[in-house]
Amino acid sequence: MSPMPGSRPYHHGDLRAALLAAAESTLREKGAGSLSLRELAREVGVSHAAPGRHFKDKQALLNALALAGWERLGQTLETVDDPALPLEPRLTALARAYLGFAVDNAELLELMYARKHDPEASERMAAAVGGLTQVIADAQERGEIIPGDPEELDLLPGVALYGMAAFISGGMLSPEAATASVDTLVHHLLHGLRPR
Amino acid sequence: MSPMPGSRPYHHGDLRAALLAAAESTLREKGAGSLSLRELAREVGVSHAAPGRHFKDKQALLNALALAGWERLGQTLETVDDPALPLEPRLTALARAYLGFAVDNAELLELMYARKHDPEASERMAAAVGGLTQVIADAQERGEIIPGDPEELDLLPGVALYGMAAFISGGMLSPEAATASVDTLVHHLLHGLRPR
DNA sequence: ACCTGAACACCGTTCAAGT
DNA sequence: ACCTGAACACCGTTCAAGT
Repeated sequence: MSPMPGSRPYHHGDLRAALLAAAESTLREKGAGSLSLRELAREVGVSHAAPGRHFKDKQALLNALALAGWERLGQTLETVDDPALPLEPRLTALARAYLGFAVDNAELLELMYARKHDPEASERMAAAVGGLTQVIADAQERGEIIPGDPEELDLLPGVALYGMAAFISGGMLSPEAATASVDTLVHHLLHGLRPR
Repeated sequence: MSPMPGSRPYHHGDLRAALLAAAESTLREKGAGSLSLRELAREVGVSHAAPGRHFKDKQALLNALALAGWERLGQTLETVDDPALPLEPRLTALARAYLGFAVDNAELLELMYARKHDPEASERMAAAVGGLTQVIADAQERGEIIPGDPEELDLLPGVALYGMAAFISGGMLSPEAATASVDTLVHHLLHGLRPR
């Protein structure tokens, strides 16, 4: 299906995928700010109007990128999660995986969170966050977590992990400092900052 | 040194301030995405090149906006902080004030965090965050917080508050839900999610 | 000193026309 | 079906010229 090397076929073949791949590498190298449809088209070797055939507009391409990101993150977390583990090691493993993703895909993660108004992306986001919800629910059932409204209990881990990922994306926290602090953070989350 | 208001009787008297004011209201009404220097100039009734006299480029205007935001937030937190209070009420009051700011200035706060690479804004940010550091340090001295590296102890409250503000800006958390949950969040922060 | 108007090099998006 | 090229309405930034 791929054309002869050096030839420039009129039809690209898989322009959509090529655009997404180019977009993700630009995102990683130069940040979301310097993502332009026209430049993407140039990189891929196609006219500036061609992307319009596959993405309604720039937003749609961004949404597709975010969607794929949520899918990848969700799968990663699912793979890592071990429901048989006690609460603290289970949550620590998930937190490590999440922050690992944040370190490796800082710009993408930022974009993923920014696409929260896209219904499809929101769904994947909810699914990823839902994993956390499940961990809390399981732990509560086992008496490893205080009783109370699950939504209220999910909030702290949710915002803490989100915040930490954002600190990484934003350069307020180095990847090294982040990975060095995850375990302690999870511990504080569960045990509190007050003396017991 | 910025010029005294009124000392320059031309058009708006102080184009710089007028541009910043227009920018902040556009930010509030239409979001950061639709902030254009040319439109700002139009709103203020000046040529599209005029803003260039007061801001080196668009980034500089954004930085100035963020800087003012950090200043306002810092002052608010300083006003609210009462070092005489025990840890939990003290931290709760600060958290409420911070989230109140996040609710009232969602787009601005997003921009404030995005400007973290501007040295001046970073300084104001550090100052605002430093308030939190002080609270933890004071509490540790009084034995209200477990011993340990202050940086490690600051991290959880820092990322949690940041994350919550981001949830508000991003619409993942309604202002009502946020204000209803602050106190509980702070409580969980201090007491942990595990049964004691 | 402060501002304008024109100019330049970009954008995203649309659409008739080509393949 | 897929892509091109031209066109349109925007940008940010610069700079000679005006007042």
